Amino acid sequence: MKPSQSPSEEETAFWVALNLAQRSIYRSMDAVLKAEGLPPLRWYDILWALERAGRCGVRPFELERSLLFEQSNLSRLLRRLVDEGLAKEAVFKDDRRGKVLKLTAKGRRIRERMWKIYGPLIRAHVGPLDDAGKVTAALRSIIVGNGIAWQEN
Amino acid sequence: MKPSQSPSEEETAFWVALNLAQRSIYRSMDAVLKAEGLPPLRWYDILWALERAGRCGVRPFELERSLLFEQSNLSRLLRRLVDEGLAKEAVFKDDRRGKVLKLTAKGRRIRERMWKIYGPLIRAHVGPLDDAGKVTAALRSIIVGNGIAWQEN
DNA sequence: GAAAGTTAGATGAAAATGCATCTATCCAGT
DNA sequence: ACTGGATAGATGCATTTTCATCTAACTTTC
Repeated sequence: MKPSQSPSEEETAFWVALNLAQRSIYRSMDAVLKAEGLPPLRWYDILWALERAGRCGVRPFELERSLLFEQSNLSRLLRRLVDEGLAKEAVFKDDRRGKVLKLTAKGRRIRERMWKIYGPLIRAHVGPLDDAGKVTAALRSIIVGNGIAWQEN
Repeated sequence: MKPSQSPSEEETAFWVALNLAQRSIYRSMDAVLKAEGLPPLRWYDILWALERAGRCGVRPFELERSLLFEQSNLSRLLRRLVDEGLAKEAVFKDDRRGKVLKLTAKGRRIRERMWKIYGPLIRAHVGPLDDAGKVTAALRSIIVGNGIAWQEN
């Protein structure tokens, strides 16, 4: 374990910027969705993951890891999704502790409606980037370095 | 108002990465601070802002804007800081609705102790960036575009 | 200078989040 | 097959965050 070192001005500035940018964009997006009567942004991540998984479905613990949910938080969130008919769950045959979640038709419709709003918001907030590719690569290296799965697609 | 457009793959990837990176780093830093018996990361932002402001102090609504706090949340947070003796507050003479906050000696000590942990964590998580400057510039453009004040220093 | 509108900040109630713990299963070593 | 440990997920409880609203002070307009 090498000795702890202080960050450079540049590194600190980056970290501060990362936080401010994320927070401000996230909040304003979430506000727009709410104003449209749609579910909060965090639901979108789940719905989209379910949609990509298709008919095989997804295990909660996978979502927990790839989307960085708190386990207890995710557990309740998933129940709400099921209660509202956006997802359905089934016992996972190979491991009876677990379950599998799949998107319902309603869930798909809601996700699409969300994307109609969410997509353009991403473009609006992030679009002005001159070199998104390079920046993303930098962020991705952080993410991978933290052991988070990265969807190349 | 020009028509809403969908984001490119690249823009979306950037936004996803921004979220994951921020969340994962933030959580792990916060966990370390807690393990050391220190206040949560969000307090640091306030303490540091107070320290930079020096003896003139800071108005809560300024913190609200520059650090992106929810007003009601900040209000309670500040009371806790005062209760724990990390900050002291005074009525703001020129506008008797408002108040001014200043750091106490204890507050300064705590901030320093936090920085001993926090600084190296920034370095550890962010340090590996090859080109932090470029990335920061990109993020800063977003932040400024969202109307948030940016501390050049 | 009175009325109408704004802004700073506080606060009750609701919602979200996090923490600790629990149960049920699964897996590994013996 | 049995025991000890790990893992998936749920849930009670505490804390944090948000939402809506309130009060008091300031500002603007007429």
